[in-house]
Amino acid sequence: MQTDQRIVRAMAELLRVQGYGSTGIQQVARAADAPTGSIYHHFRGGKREIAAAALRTTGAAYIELLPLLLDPHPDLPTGVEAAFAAAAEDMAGTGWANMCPVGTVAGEIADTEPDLRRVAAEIVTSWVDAGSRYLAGRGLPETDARSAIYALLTSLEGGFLLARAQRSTEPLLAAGRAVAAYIATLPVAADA
Amino acid sequence: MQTDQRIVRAMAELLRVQGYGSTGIQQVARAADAPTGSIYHHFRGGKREIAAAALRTTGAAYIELLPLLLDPHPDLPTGVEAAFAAAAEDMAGTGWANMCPVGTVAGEIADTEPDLRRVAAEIVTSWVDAGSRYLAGRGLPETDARSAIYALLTSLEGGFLLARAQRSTEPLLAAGRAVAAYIATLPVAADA
DNA sequence: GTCTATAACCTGATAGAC
DNA sequence: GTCTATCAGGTTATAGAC
Repeated sequence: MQTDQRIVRAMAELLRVQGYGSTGIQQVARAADAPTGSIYHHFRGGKREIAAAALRTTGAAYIELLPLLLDPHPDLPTGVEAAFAAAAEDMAGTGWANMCPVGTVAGEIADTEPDLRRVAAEIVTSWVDAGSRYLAGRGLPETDARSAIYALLTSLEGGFLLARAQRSTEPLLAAGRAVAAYIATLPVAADA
Repeated sequence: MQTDQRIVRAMAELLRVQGYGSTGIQQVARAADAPTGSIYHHFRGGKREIAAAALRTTGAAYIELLPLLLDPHPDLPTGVEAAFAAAAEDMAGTGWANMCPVGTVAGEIADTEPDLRRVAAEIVTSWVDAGSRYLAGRGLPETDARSAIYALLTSLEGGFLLARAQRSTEPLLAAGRAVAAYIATLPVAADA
């Protein structure tokens, strides 16, 4: 793999686990098997620019999971519940590492790193847009689709947070049941 | 106010805004109007111990808000929706500062600071216990009450996260509607 | 383009005078 | 108990040899 790709990947992994403030450039360099100076050759913007690239690539990758996880299920509620259960299994199986660097980082830098906050906002907006398009395609009215994807995303990020703190699958499983039940109350969705 | 209380309060405020890794002891000292050395006189455990104390005090304060916010409303669903709307208003009015240091910190230290992770887990567990007791007192069956408080907490923490990233009330408002609709599907809850 | 060495500064923590 | 001065090691970022 190319050096700059290794750097971005290492940063994404470290952001996921320990956030932005606690992640050092030298730590990224070690994890990417690159010397310190080489990092600034590839990313003149330094730490911030690497973090922005890491968030963007993982953000783009994650939204593609939504159709992959929900398409196999005949109706949305059971699909959502299964997706949350799969996320819970993944977390338990990987030592409760967070699934999403955007979630780990967003809260911590929202007031102190305006550029990164804007990147996080773009990613979330892209998730909402793509997600509500998908849900509308499965039969939800447009405004309901938008509410539903927000409900799904907030529950998922909050579920990651509590599951990680408690080292338990229960928060994610309960959140999945709740989102599924909510979507089931929306028109047409019950068998969409 | 006593010096040690000022230190804990300053730490809580900084944790809320920028998380654990980015918060320095000297920064806490400045915010608390205390010299660096004085901090280690009051808290021999240093940064970790102060952060633990800050999380515990704010965690205890937050769970007391639940009855205050929900008691005035005749049924749970409208109460929940109003509480999320109030949280959204608060965030918008305070420049999108996070409402909850536990949320900002939990994700970032879960793998790197075992002691603090355990503190966060205790706090979440106390929230779940007190919250499900309250919801059971409002008429929900016990297992439903536990699911419902998890749904509420995950949606709230995730809502804070997305609202902060997007600087928008929409994530919290949508999350509130979803949790309210979910609780309305539970037995007895519709008019509890 | 890759890598070493280092600048300038900040970190958590401590020792010890007041 | 309060505060100053400082330690050893970390930080981001850069300059310049290879």
